[in-house]
Amino acid sequence: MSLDNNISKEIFNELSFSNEEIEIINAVFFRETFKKGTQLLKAGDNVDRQYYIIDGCLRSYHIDTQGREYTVQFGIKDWWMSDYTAFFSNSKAIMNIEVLQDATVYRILDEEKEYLYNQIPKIESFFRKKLERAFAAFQRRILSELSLTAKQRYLNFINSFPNIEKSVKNYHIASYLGITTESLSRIRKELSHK
Amino acid sequence: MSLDNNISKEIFNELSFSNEEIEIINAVFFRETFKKGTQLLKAGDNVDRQYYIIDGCLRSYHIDTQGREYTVQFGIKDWWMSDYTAFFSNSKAIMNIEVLQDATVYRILDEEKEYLYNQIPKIESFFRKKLERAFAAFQRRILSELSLTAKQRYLNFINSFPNIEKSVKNYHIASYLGITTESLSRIRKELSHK
DNA sequence: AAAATTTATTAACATACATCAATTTATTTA
DNA sequence: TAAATAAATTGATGTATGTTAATAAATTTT
Repeated sequence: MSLDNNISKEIFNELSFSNEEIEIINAVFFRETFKKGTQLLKAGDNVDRQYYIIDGCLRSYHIDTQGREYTVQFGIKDWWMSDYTAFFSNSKAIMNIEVLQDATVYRILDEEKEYLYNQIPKIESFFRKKLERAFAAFQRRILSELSLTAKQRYLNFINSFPNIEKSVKNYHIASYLGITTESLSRIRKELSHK
Repeated sequence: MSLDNNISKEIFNELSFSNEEIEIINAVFFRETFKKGTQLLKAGDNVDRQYYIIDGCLRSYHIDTQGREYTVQFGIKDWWMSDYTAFFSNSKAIMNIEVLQDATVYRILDEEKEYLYNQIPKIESFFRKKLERAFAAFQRRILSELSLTAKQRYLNFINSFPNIEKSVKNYHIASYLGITTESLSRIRKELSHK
């Protein structure tokens, strides 16, 4: 087969496609690489695309009126990244997305995603299931924000993202946990004593 | 037409179906009514069903090891209710679901939902879009837990659920906001002075 | 390698919210 | 309607985490 089916393999490893389907997939996904520090989305932008991460590390975060940052998500291999609050409602971004470690991603545009779902329904199923898992993860996160102390949330975090500490700064982690970098520092000190 | 298409109308109002499709829908959704106080799900149960709310009010909540309750979701008209953390992974419930106001729901079983999606792909699209909206709402909630004070979250809450205060107790709201009932009481007092 | 910059730590003090205990108000039951 | 129960409020005090400011450590740039 002469067609390039790398994309379909990288994103949909367990699914198999016809040549026509692979052509469609190749046409809607665009491979991009970004350097550490690149800003992929800024609050206020129109959100018309999503990124599927092949390699590297991204984060999405919100900046409040006082300039404080809140990390909503770290994006690593096989995760999707976008400002979902805006993406699903076609409004302006309230999130920022930045590259924490040099990244390779596949980008898909909003309008092409709906086209893709119509052309290849099993891809809609595939993403629906991914979304269900992400939804459940968010529900667990809400619960942990409601019920756990900062220390417990930090321990959960390093459990859930065992290798991420090399890619992200402590203040990124603090902003994900909803605490200050000083508080995280105290927690880390306390844990190192044990 | 002799077929009962109430269910399809109540749940999928904007979609239209063939007679065969309506038969399938009628076969997988089961209408139930529950009295206030009924426990629809207990932590530890197998989660094999979801509820679509036609009328009334439900809530899902988690109880931690110290017996404290955390409300993850209030369910009102046109919302789905389940323990999604368990539902999407076929594990035991960590949530409880209770009826706060006499409720009418449509129940669908896990296995029948996949069957339904296969038989009627546009229903999969329909639910996928609902899930996307719910996902975005959860993302906003995570953000508000990270960045807002209890008072601000309370104001957001009464804004988002303008009529819910009649259906739920203050301690339900407190457990949704992640604060104690005493703190909520103080916040309410402060707001009433203005 | 030195200098410059960014990130992490530490300390003193402030504050939002929790905890515990008592009391008042509202709702349900008899 | 009275009694019983559940829910909400209030006050005194405690604690986790925030704030501000200084310093130390790590990383990047020259």
